[in-house]
Amino acid sequence: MSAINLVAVVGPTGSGKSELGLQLAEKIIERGGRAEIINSDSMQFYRGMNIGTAKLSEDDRRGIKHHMIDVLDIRDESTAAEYQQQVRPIIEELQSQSITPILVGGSMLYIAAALNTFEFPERDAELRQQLEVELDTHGSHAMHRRIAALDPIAASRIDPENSRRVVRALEILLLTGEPFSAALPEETESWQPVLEIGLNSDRAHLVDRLAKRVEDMWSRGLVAEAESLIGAGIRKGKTSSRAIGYAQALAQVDGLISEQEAIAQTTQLTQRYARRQMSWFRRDERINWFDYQQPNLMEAVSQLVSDRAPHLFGE
RNA sequence: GGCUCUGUAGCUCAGUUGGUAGAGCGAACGACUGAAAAUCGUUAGGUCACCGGAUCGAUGCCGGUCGGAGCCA
Repeated sequence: MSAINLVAVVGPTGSGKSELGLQLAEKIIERGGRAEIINSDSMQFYRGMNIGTAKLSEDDRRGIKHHMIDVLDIRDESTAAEYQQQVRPIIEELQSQSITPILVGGSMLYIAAALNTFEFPERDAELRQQLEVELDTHGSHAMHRRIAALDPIAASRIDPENSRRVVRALEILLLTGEPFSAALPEETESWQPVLEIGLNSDRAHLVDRLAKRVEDMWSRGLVAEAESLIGAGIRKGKTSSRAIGYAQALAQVDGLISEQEAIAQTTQLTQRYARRQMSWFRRDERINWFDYQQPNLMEAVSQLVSDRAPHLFGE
């Protein structure tokens, strides 16, 4: 087995991934190595979205270089497939310079796209458009029957109600002429050996922490930030417009909901998001889990690195 | 003080012409391969405010108690 030269820090939102990533990078540097951070948070790609995405400011990065932050205009669409195309060259470039890349973020599919060996089947805007129309006129169940005729296995794995997945599966079937199910490997394979570090704690504690975090975002001016992004087109951004917190802040600006309601809704969505993140990450057996509350967290993580990838510490 | 309305799942509410109840949201869990901070699925929650009466049988009918809302005084 080849040596691990790639680290990823994952976990639900608000679990302290950014800070741990920094500490880990600092530790590697302290031991005479080099390390840089690569963002895997789909909303931190956007320039101008800072408070609501808990993006580290330049100062907060403590001199550690961060990649894939502020790389998109707020109107740009972001996709996991594009991310995969962009991140891998960065990872390989850093590795070629003996710099350890540390992926930090909680966007599940983006991390999977970077870390796992799968390729996204192609896509076609025109066909997609047609399928969206078909969805409106005939509904997802009829489309699901089309999938069943072409690829029974894929059909059995996709819920007929899940129109998002139905449309995409049909798009792939029509475009590639191959079963969608064939593209899905039985087991996830690592693209490269990777040391995955997961951060989480007991649910009740995280719930509490996230509620405070949302309050904090409001007191630090999320509403003003969101309002300032209107001119830049945040309402039109396919991806950015659905960022948790921003949609609610804008509704508050528009007078549709009160500040109290905006905060309550954002908190709820954040909690739900954290839950979905965990249900995704729990499946990844590579992840080494740590409780973010444990007092000697960095020591424990360092121990893991020493055990599994000692060369990163010059050991 | 009088009159009217009202009390059903954590929340907002349906409902049963009397045979012990549902939805949406929330919650827990799960799925997930080009919008993933998306999309979808499963499950668990109720002495139907409390006490009494009539009835084979009450959440539903009758009486009372307590709580809430409105109107009048």
